[in-house]
Amino acid sequence: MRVQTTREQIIAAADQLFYRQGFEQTSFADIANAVQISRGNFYYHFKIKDEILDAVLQVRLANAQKMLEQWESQGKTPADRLRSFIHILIANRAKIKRYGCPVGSLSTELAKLNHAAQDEANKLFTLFRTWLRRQFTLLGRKSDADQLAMHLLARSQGIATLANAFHDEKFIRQEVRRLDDWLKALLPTTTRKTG
Amino acid sequence: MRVQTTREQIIAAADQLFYRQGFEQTSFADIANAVQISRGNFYYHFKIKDEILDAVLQVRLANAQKMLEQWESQGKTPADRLRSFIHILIANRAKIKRYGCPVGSLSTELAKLNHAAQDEANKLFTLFRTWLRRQFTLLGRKSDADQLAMHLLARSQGIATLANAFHDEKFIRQEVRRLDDWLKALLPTTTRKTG
DNA sequence: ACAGAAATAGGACGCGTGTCCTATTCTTTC
DNA sequence: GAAAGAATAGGACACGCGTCCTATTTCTGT
Repeated sequence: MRVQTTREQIIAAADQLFYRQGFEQTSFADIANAVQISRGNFYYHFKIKDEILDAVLQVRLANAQKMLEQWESQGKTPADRLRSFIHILIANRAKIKRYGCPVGSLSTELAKLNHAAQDEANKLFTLFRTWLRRQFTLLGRKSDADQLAMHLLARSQGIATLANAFHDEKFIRQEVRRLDDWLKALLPTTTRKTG
Repeated sequence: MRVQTTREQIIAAADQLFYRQGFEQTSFADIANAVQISRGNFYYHFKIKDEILDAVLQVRLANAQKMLEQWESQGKTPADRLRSFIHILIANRAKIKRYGCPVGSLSTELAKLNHAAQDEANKLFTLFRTWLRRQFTLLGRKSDADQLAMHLLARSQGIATLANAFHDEKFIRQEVRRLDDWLKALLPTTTRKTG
């Protein structure tokens, strides 16, 4: 069984804390305490705070990439894959209700801080955007694939923000149903017989 | 001509700074500096930071209320009024691109801080939600008026978040067009002749 | 004009922060 | 098993923060 290195533990703890408390609100002491190491040891691994943020972003990017690849290989049709995306809202509904969207809330925070890592954080959005665009293109929506991708991203963001504000999981289900319907209406109506 | 009191100046400056930098990231010194007063004077008006946050929230609530009442009296039909709501995205597009939605980004931040004023901040959402619900009810959508109100709120939030992340004003216009279409499709098709 | 209140200025304090440093312990390598 | 380097501990530092205090100036009512 693979043992996590201290560095990996730090990144994992920071990942969690950044999500739950935000980046600025999370101190070195918080992270060190979560991993049960001294601040001195922490400093050995990460000299400045931006380094740990960057490391967290790289991990998140890698994980998102992995997830997208999995959806890509598992979903038989682009519609199936788009449904995979839509339904992470359901899968993560409890966390979203409590902490919002990990991508969106960090992006919002870094924008307000005018932080140098803004662009890096937004690569997460771009990753999803590109992947969604490809799915819509495969659906035959060549001309407006990017618009549809952005639309779906925005819908997801809004759902997360409001579910968080109102502490309402039911709203997530409600809106996912709407997204499912929206996607269904978008699918090309095959004139060919299916039977 | 009405002269702003120091207290009002402080609140106005704090309002701006909270929007641009976030609440936590804005210090007493920042606000005092913006109004060109000493920290001691600031303290005379607001003892603790939560007080200034609360004052800003009250002002924002009052302003929002005023705006909604204006839309209510100016818009002839509920559809007109809903369009007024949708088109603030256009009117505020430059600020949204730079700083996101003032309601949503504060709500997101306070949620992460687990701040006591969370509920007060969310009253802004509720204000809009209630108003939108009434408009949809007047449109004849009695049973799903609240769902539609929440849906429209969420769409707006998502648009603001992504426009901010991607620094893209054009996306706002794109999505507003979609919202206009969505609203049009929602309107009851009158069987009565109009001519 | 003057007393009392309101408003303003500016410094003091304690705390938590990111950062940095040095000493000690553990692990690897020959 | 000793030397070398990696890893860990824990304290020191300067800074900015929210908060608080006291002195001074300005305003107000009679």
